[in-house]
Amino acid sequence: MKTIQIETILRDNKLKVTPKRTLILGTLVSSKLPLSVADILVRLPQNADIDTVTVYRNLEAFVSADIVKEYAIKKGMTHYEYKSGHSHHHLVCTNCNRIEDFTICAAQDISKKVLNQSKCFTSITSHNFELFGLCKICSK
Amino acid sequence: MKTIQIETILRDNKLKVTPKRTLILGTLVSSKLPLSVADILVRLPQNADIDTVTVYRNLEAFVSADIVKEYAIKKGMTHYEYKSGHSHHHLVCTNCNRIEDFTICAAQDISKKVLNQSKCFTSITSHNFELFGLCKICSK
DNA sequence: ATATAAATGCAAATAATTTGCATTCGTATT
DNA sequence: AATACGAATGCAAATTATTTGCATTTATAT
Repeated sequence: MKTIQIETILRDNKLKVTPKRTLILGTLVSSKLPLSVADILVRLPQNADIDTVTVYRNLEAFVSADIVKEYAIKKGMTHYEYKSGHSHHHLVCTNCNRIEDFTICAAQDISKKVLNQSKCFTSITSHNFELFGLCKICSK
Repeated sequence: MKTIQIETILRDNKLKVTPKRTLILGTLVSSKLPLSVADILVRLPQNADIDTVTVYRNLEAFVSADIVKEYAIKKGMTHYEYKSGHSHHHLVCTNCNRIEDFTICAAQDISKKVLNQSKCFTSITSHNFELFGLCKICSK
């Protein structure tokens, strides 16, 4: 995706446009998978010279602006994914952490039923759904 | 639950029976909610004198023995829950972290469909499913 | 009774993330 | 175009969760 398009996303979401912020969001937008902070640092252009703290603070800003979603896929490390139009879930290899997307989900129906039965909740606003298994390489 | 019953669980799962291990598992068994390590330490009898490391190492043993499940419910902290017979999922309040259990789940069906469509996975062995919303108290 | 492997505690090491503060930069407004 | 203000950034240090090393104690099979 072009830099200008990334800048448009930032402006549309009332986030100040800076070169580093643009690079960080660009990294997320062009990734098909959720990325950890370490992943992002590796994928940033080598001459970008962006501090780890800057990555954390920008991710926080993106999450607050609701353009990036946080996942606790792996114990002890948060992953971040750009919220593109099409919602999907993740199938994760328990051995190598490879991720494949899928779109089937029954959370809407289930949410309604659960809310009807619930004693102490008045609304359900979101859900997490992840499948775990073994990929072809790791199942050998 | 009685101490003797906890010890039976340990023996049945080929885990050495020690007083501290029994107390730690007992804390999990008697909790209706997933607990963090900090939660466990607080709930342990005040005279138990159990080191944090001991809690971590026992949780690791329980998870390996498949009698306790790990959750990444909250960013940056792992929660642990005793695997009792009835499987269930969690409805979590995004404001106060209150948890309510529910049992409806479509993961079996969905797993089959996803596996059929998958390009690079050969098996699906488990899933996570959590709903988030607001409880009565927090929605005011 | 005892040998052996596992459990425990303490201290220190890691790893992920956050905070404080000084400096720089983006942008709305002259 | 100049400028002022708040937001963005970097560096260092602090926090928090978790893990590791090693010496000592303990559970359990023989």
